[in-house]
Amino acid sequence: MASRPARKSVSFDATSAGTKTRILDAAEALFTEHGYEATSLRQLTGAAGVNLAAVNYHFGSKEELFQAVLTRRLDPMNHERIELLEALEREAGGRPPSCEKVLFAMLIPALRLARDERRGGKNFLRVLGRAYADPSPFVRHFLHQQYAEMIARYKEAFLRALPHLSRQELTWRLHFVMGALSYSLASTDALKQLAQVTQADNDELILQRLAPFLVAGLKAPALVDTRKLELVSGS
Amino acid sequence: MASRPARKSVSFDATSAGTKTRILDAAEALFTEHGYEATSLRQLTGAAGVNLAAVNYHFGSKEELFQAVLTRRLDPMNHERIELLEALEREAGGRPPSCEKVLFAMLIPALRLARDERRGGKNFLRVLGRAYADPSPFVRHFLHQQYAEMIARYKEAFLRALPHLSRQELTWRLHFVMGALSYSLASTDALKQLAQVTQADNDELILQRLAPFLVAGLKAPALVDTRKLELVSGS
DNA sequence: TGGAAATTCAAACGAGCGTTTGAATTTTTC
DNA sequence: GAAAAATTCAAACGCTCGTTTGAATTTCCA
Repeated sequence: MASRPARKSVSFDATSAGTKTRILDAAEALFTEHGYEATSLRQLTGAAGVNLAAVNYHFGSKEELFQAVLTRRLDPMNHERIELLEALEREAGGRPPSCEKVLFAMLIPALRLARDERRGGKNFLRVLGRAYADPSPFVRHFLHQQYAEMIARYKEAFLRALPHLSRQELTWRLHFVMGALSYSLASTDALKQLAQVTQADNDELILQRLAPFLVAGLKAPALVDTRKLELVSGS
Repeated sequence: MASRPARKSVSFDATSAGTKTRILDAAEALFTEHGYEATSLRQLTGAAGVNLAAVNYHFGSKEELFQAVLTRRLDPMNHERIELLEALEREAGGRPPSCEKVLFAMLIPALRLARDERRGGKNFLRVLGRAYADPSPFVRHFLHQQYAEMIARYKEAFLRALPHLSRQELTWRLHFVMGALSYSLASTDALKQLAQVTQADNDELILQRLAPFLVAGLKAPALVDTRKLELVSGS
């Protein structure tokens, strides 16, 4: 029996890369369809056409496979987001780029990912959207790690573009932005059905509809009067 | 051995209600913390202080328990939403109520639920937020059933309040609204960490911050120019 | 081309799962 | 207060899970 290759020194030669990629692709599809917990390694390896033990050999465990599924797409996407933002800031000289432009820089890499079927397309975004709501500590820690830098950079950019918002207020609004985005992209067919969305709408159209909604929300004045809430609730 | 009581004719006498309620409370808490799939009936009945077989005796199966957990809170909340909307429309006579008022009527029952610890409080809203993203067919079908009427009524109300939006456009915006709402309320520490939100923020504050964001988004003009997207992405 | 390393494979392991069983117990009902 | 119904209980069933094993096979490289 051979020892498992050391964690980070695995060379991507043809065979192992073939097997690893087939596993990653099958995992992406099945995690989308059934969720992480509900997908067994037996279905997964069956769908990938590889031996059951291949997952543990190549990835170590099911958890590490899940992280690998996320990393493969998230890492390039968030790097692209940061690069776009930097390009925007270079272009603008010392002036802060507009809220719209910053938001678009954030959305476009997600859109590109959704468009590119060779990079996983819509499947992956649904896995990601689901992962946001996952309570497992390892998922939460992993996502935090993956997103921390990107979010921090964008928060600074938005703060400059929206000087009327406090840092705390903006933190919340970014929270809402990520919520609407992930929910839209992750939404299952059932929810689209619930919303009576026609199948003709693709992800590109979703983002084109999402953008004006989010821009308007980001630019909105800071706080609503509490008494308005009470007025209605008192009926 | 006794037969299981008929599904709908179960009388809520003191003992069975006590056991059923303890199971529901424990399920609500554990589904929040670990998710549906990752919560075993053995932890659940252990936490509730009841026998393992009690879940199957009182609810039939784990799936039916999950539905019961959701129904206990969702049913009153969505009825309250519909009643608030009807009160609003009666008040306004033939005139359509404003977008703000309709949105508040939708948010307030959720806020009340979050406030009322005796009705489950924040725990339940997190279960719900997670359920939105659940891929299981039975969860999706159940939620569709629970929400269909409420969503349909609000869609008509928003259509009248926002005449510049097509039905399809509004469908999407309601989708975004539900996304931002459920995501905010369901968010586990991961995203709160991500957004560096202080723990002092409670759910009431979330909704007060969410409302102006959503109102602005709902009122926004319809579609962004596609070329704007291309302009930035071409960098 | 031959030996070492990497990979694949069938099989099994132990554990935990949701559910069922039938007897013991409690509660209800007359 | 006894018969009946409802509920609780400990135990077990059958199954699937993620993981491990060690031999068989393939790939790599000197």
